[in-house]
Amino acid sequence: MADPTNSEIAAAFDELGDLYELDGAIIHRVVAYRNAAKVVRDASVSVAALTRDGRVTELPGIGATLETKLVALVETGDIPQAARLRAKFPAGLLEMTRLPGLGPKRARRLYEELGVDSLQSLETAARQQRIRDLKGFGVRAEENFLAAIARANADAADGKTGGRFVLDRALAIAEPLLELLRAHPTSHRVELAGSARRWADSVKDLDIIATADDPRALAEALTASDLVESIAGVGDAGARVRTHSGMGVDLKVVAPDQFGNLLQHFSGSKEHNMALREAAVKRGLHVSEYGVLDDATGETLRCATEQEVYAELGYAYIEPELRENRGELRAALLDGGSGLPELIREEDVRGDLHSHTTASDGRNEIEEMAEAAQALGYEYLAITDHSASHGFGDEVSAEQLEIQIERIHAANAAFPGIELLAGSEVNIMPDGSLDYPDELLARLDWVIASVHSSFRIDERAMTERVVAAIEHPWVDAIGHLTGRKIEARPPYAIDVERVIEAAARTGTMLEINAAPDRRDLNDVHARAAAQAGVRILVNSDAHRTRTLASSRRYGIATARRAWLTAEQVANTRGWAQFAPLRKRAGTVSPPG
DNA sequence: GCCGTTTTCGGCCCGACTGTTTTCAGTCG
Repeated sequence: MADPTNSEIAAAFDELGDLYELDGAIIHRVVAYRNAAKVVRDASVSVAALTRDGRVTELPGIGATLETKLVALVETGDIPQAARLRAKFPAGLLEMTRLPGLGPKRARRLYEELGVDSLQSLETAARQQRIRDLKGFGVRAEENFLAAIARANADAADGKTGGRFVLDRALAIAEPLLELLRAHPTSHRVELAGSARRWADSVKDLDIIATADDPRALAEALTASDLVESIAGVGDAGARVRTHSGMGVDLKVVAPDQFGNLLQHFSGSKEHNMALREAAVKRGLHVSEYGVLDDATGETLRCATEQEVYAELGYAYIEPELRENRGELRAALLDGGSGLPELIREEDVRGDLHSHTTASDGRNEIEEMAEAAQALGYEYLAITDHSASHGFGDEVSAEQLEIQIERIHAANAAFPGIELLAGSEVNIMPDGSLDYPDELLARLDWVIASVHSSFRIDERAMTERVVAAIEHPWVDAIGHLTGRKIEARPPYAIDVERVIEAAARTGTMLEINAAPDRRDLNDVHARAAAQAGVRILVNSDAHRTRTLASSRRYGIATARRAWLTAEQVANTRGWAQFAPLRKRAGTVSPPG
């Protein structure tokens, strides 16, 4: 049997946590499963393989008991306790607990006292007014259940999954709103909070924290924006609105001396804040959005800035991108610790190694892309159109590539300020071969290889396919390794750990594709790759001049979430330093 | 069920909101 993937293991832990919760287990046990699910989901290595090696308890949050369950899952495909509890509680019960406002305690009572075991029977019971007679339930409960079921059905009919927005769409809403609020005469400080501030892949809604002389006036300014479709509430504390694109926006106007506490609290992540607070409690300090309560003095310290919040708790300032409880608290301890990295910034980027032109599916000519790159101050730009098997009418035959090489070299001569690399984004075929002859690949200045077809082959085959490309002497880098499209398409099955090992061994670079719906490598993989010594690239994959600039910040955000410094990203180097890092630079050219 | 610069046992973040309550449990973020 094939090993379960990390996401399958995580799903099994989440399910078991839910089942234990229904079964009435103490909440800390349930939380332990949910925490373990998250650790597994974020792990950069195969948890099944770690389990086989007897090393899985090295992961934080996995102890002896969970190890036993993992062994069962890996060896038999299921966890016995989960099978037992599934027999005890109908599947519909878990579905019921996903309704907002209905949790495990009350779902279980509905099941035991009324026999309600699905959304359908819940709806029926509510309509028949049988729920209101239960102790602790009332008429309102029936109304709320019916409304929640109706909303869930409507969302399902609309094809809404989680209602999450890819970050670029979210920022396209957030940025004009921030501008509007900052320009308002009554406002002083206006900051984006929440997962958008942490540059997460996607966000559910927007949180904005502000201070103002006239809070209500600022709140009303938000509600008056023409982006706003409806107003859920407005007052002295702020406003809650929904935009025409369906994005919820929550503005909180707070006292200036608590701005730091509230911004820190609402920036999250939940995991970061929980770990922060837990550590604080051990020192007699209690952190909330309103301040830091000191047991010793009984005083609550209010902080106007986040820097003060972290300093009060004994930490250096932690950049929002790092606040995921992935070791940042330990690193930020002011007394000792290894220290936080100096994170890469957008302005560190000196070149781009992945771009398209009209030769394949891009919208601009070589010269237009060169001008756009120069405008960004770049020293080099690789033109990497798709290769011979790309299809969709966007393929570039070997003969066409020969012409394209000439055109790029001619353009290079015409643009003395920038190095234009004749490159290609070569398809990695299902068998691991490339779709140009080696002699042609050898004549290029740069080759990035990517998977664009046959996504559904199994993990072993996909891994061997990509490793074969990594071992190819003319492949300088691998593009968008996992093929994911955020909120649209899951990554394909591939053993990233083995890919990283092969890339480190051969000196092949791995790309963080900066397209906002890709960001692939993701943060966890990029961090693991850099730690293994792999050189990382942040590439736009631009298909037009505009995205050469506009995508970059999403790639940099992923690099920062991966704890990367400028040093660890190869294209922060000038051309003279970058050129010899290409794999081909150290390779003897084959004859011919 | 995990974990250890007060612990190998006894802790395990903090507050808001809701609906059903006469002081709180459940749920959520």
